[in-house]
Amino acid sequence: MKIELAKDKIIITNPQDFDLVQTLNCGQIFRYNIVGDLAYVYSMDKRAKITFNKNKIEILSSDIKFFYNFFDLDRDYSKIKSILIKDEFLRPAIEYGAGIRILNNDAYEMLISFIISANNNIARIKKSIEYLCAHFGKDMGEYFAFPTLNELKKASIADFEKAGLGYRARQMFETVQKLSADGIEKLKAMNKEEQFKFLISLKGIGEKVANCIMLFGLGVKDVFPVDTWINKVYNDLTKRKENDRKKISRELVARYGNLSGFAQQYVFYYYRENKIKV
DNA sequence: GCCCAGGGATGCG
DNA sequence: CGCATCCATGGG
Repeated sequence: MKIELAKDKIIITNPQDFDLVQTLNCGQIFRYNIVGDLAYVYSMDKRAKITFNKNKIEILSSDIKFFYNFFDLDRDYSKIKSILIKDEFLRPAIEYGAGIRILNNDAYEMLISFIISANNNIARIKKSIEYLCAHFGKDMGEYFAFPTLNELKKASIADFEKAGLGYRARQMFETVQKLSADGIEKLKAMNKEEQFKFLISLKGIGEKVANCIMLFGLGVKDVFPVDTWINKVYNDLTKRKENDRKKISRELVARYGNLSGFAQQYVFYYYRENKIKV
């Protein structure tokens, strides 16, 4: 895999550690679209236009440095996979999703997005987020930006209900009103334990959602979000009937350490994509 | 028409 | 702490 960074584009040739479709479809991002060999990817008010095929990925953006970091291009995924693949439970998942990368997305956007994700399905999560962008985000001409915190503070509970948030509308309203831009900046500077405590103190954020925000928005890799899929797979593979997700998460972090977040994405993508009931 | 979704809040012991 | 119950809504 070769990465060339120019002023307004990134060219990646022989991308054996980067499959764009896998990276976008593995459930870590809700704002993107793929049409044939062309994709658009969004983060806050930024957009990248990406053309791709088996041998080459070309990323275009007016903020190319942002997307270089966004796609985690400084990290050696071959090394990560070579370590994790020794684990028999992970091998098939890694072989299947070998091109997954963990994105470095915006912390605030992840916070809002994953509140919506709770007990919800991905298709509807995307719709709700699109609604919020279209109604409260800045019109960028060809697309709408993710609403800033101050923009989202103008939304009422009824607005969030119209966005399809259901019973999460009330939680979202309360959290948005409570949050401040300064609070988000402080969150970024906290250590792992402080971040977790702060996040779960907010309405609509429990252990799993907090872990997702930390993994996808705060660069914390030693977390293992346990959702219904991971819970199912865990029980199938270990032949147990454990439904204490907190306990499962603790056990998996102890097992995979700083590679937990990567392991989690490979497993989630593989089993969800194939709807495997082992 | 039914089951489920990248769970969380609340109340109870 | 652990556990049970409730929760809006629409995707498949």
